[in-house]
Amino acid sequence: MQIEQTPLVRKLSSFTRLGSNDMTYLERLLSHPRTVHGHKELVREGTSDHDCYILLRGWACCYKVLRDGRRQIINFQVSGDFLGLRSFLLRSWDHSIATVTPAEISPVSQREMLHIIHDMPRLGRAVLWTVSRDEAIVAEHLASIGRRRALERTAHLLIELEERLKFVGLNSEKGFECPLTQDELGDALGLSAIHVNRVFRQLRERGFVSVAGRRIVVHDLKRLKALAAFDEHYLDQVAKPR
Amino acid sequence: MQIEQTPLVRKLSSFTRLGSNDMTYLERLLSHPRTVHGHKELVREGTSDHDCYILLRGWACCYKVLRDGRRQIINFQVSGDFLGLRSFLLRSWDHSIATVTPAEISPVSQREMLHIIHDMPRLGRAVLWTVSRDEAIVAEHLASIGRRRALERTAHLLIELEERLKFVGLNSEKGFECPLTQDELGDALGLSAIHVNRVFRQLRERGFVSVAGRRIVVHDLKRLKALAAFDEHYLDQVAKPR
DNA sequence: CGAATCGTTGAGGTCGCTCAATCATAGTGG
DNA sequence: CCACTATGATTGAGCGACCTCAACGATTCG
Repeated sequence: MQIEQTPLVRKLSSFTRLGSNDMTYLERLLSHPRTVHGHKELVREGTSDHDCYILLRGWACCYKVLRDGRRQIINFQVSGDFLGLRSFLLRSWDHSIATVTPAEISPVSQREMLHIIHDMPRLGRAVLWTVSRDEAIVAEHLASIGRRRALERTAHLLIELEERLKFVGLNSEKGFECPLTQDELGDALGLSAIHVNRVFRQLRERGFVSVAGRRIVVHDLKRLKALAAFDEHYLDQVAKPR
Repeated sequence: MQIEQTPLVRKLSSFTRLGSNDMTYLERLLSHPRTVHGHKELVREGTSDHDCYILLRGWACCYKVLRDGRRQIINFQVSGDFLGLRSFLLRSWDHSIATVTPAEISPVSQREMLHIIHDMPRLGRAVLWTVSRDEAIVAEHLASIGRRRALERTAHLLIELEERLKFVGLNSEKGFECPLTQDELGDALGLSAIHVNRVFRQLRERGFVSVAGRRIVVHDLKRLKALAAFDEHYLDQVAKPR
């Protein structure tokens, strides 16, 4: 794939026009990706190695596990997203990271990351922007879990994923490939998997979505957005770089 | 107050030893604080001016308001914390910010912030560290709201606030001054104010804390931490700079 | 003293949980 | 090819955590 067409560069370019030196740098950075299986833990909370990753292909998630085993997924990552960037300066990981599907990842050391931020103005700023954006997404999840009920909350997450995938060119007309199990959705939504199932039934019966294997088909995005009171501005994804 | 004794510098110095140029810079940056009333909105979600602030004294919070008026507080800020740093590169604010108590704040423009990050290695890195730390706190809140029940969740927040205040030298033995109403606590915890009240009653009746006006007295921090399964490592606050 | 704000308590309802069972699908080894 | 197993989806029954509504008490402040 041309570097310009990769999800990461599409995303970063929406924020700022990258220079050719940025492109060259990224091309090198992404040139030797590692392939990993699905459901492989990449980072364990509490450890203190300090690489982060760029996810080139596949899905991942970051999460916390409470002492009694309850799990909360903080966020999902898709192609073009960073893994672990949020806490790359902490002395030890505050969360774990795992793949959801088989994936390709490129490690980025803390040193490299600091180099990018300090010495590559455009790319560095774009990277910091993605940090801000990821944070905005987490904050929205917090609002969702704290203040929305299961139905709107679930709808909200589905729309978010659809929009994020669209942003990097990975959804098709009306819906997207979603590899998440109801268990994983539950852990992200603060619900039991069983209740996720019931919510999905409602969304199905009321004609909002249908599910065919891994594929989630959204029948009427506008109506679904109304149901979830979805306001996309937190994703900060607009067509053109400023 | 000597600049070395300000909460901000105490906090940053725990991460890295700041140079005298950093100190001078901060001294200038903090030299003309603005005084604002309590419950004053500083930033409204959706707007796009781009200053952030350093909170010198008082409490603040950042929050989101859903269309129907439900509110979710994302995090509280105390002396030495940044306001709005998390999303200073987004095109429009993804959340609102307001004071909780009367406060002193020093504005920091986006330009200044980028200058610090790009051109002042130690201070810049320390600032990025606080971003990571703030994010870790938000992630912990997410886990709390998603996966802990009201009692442990409330206890967890109280301990967090106590620890954060201790970190910047603002708590006294056994407890801290807490200006939050039960309404505000509810909005932070994803609970109704009424339920916060009932939870506090339980914490009182079971001998964990007592409340005297604005003051929250923690009787047995160790027992309270056990109740909340509190693991402080997410706060990344240790005594010495590395 | 009246108004406003905040805290407290009760009654009753509901959203989402747990437990348990069943079904569907895919992979695996004999 | 076919039991066998593992994983995930689905559904029902019953329960409990937390909510809403309503009322009242305490404190502060103009």
